[in-house]
Amino acid sequence: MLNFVILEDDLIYRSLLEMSINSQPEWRCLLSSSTIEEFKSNFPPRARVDFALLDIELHGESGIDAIPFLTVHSPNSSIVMLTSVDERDVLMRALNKGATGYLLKDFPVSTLPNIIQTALDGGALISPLMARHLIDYFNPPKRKPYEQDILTSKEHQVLRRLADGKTYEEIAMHMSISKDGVRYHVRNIYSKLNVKKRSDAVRKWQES
Amino acid sequence: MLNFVILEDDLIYRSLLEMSINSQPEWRCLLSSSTIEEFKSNFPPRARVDFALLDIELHGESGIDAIPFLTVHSPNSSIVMLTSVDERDVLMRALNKGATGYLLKDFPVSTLPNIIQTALDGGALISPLMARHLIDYFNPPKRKPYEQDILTSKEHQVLRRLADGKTYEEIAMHMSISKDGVRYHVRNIYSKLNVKKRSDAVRKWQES
DNA sequence: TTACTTACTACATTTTGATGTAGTAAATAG
DNA sequence: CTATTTACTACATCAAAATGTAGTAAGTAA
Repeated sequence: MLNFVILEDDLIYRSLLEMSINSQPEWRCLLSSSTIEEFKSNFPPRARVDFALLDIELHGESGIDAIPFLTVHSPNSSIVMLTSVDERDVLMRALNKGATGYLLKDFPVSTLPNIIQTALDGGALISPLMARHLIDYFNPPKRKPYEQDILTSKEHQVLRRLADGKTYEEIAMHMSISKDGVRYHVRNIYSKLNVKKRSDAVRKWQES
Repeated sequence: MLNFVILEDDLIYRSLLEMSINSQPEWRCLLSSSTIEEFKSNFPPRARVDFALLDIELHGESGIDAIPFLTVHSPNSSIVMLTSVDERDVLMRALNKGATGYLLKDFPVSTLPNIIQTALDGGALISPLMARHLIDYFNPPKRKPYEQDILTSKEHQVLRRLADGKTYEEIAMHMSISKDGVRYHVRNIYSKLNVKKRSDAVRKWQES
């Protein structure tokens, strides 16, 4: 017997999932909820949950935030994000929180049982597109001439400290230049990266 | 037209691969070798290679050592390890050298074209068992129980948008509350997380 | 009922961040 | 040698963030 729980706010998609699971002889769905609140309060107390299917794009919240609860209340279940979000950051955040699978909703729901079988055979539940993000992570950075070498050494120093959340004054002290010198570099960094604020610059830098 | 090159010392398996590739209308195998030496010297000089299929267990050498040659002579080709080695270290070493795929020889060779199609669609060529190694790499070794539940649901919503670099006003609009309402939440978040600014809060959250 | 907490709104102040303009010494290019 | 570019300093302005204090309506607890 395999036990499933579902967190998904699209009621139509949710019932498709339920139907697909319940169509299998030894599988059943113990719980399906639309919000994290509901999910937590209705979670079957001492049940052995094998698979948790969590949507990421809930209304106003993210299924990723349900992972800690699951790892506490059902430490041995497979936590599978089931989403249409194709963003490396989101994938990474989910994995770092403890997700053990990440499926894009680009497959016919009727094939879910076959996909789940992969996990039962010891494999990971991950869409090829997402697996590519993981591989990219390990691949040596390819020389992107522009954007990699576009910033000067000092601009890099500043950007690194910006990413670290330092104030201009702190950066100025560390670099032994004036606060206006830092401003000067920040301006150049922003214009080179085509952004308008710190957070965007940091993101661009982290992505490169 | 898709061009393939093969490095594989098992002659039977190699011819199976060739047959499978050549069975496709627009695919062809430009080269297949048994040793790295042979592979390098017979490599088609200025051909566009789409896929390189490299065996790892060559006698006396490893297909991984052919990767640097490929990244120089054919920078845009997909480098797919095709092996029976199920070891995380070997997988990691291949990826760090630039491999873009890692397939265990546990599938019928006749399905190779279908698998390759995955890459053409933007996905990674990786066996589920290997993908699990990657996910294990990112999964936290252990979970700190509850730390998540310190913050309320709305505080989470705010924090996620803070992490996203949104301004208070943008957050307020999205959440249909006033700018001061956002301030209120931000204050509570900072005090709960024991931080004094956005960047620190974001970091704490990402680490949890 | 009363007291207390929760989830805000409202306003004020200070600090930090973003952007513009101007000026300067030193190095470099023509 | 002169002109320009580079790497800043200096000042000014406005927006956004951080922090403090006060007040309120709705719900809860005693």
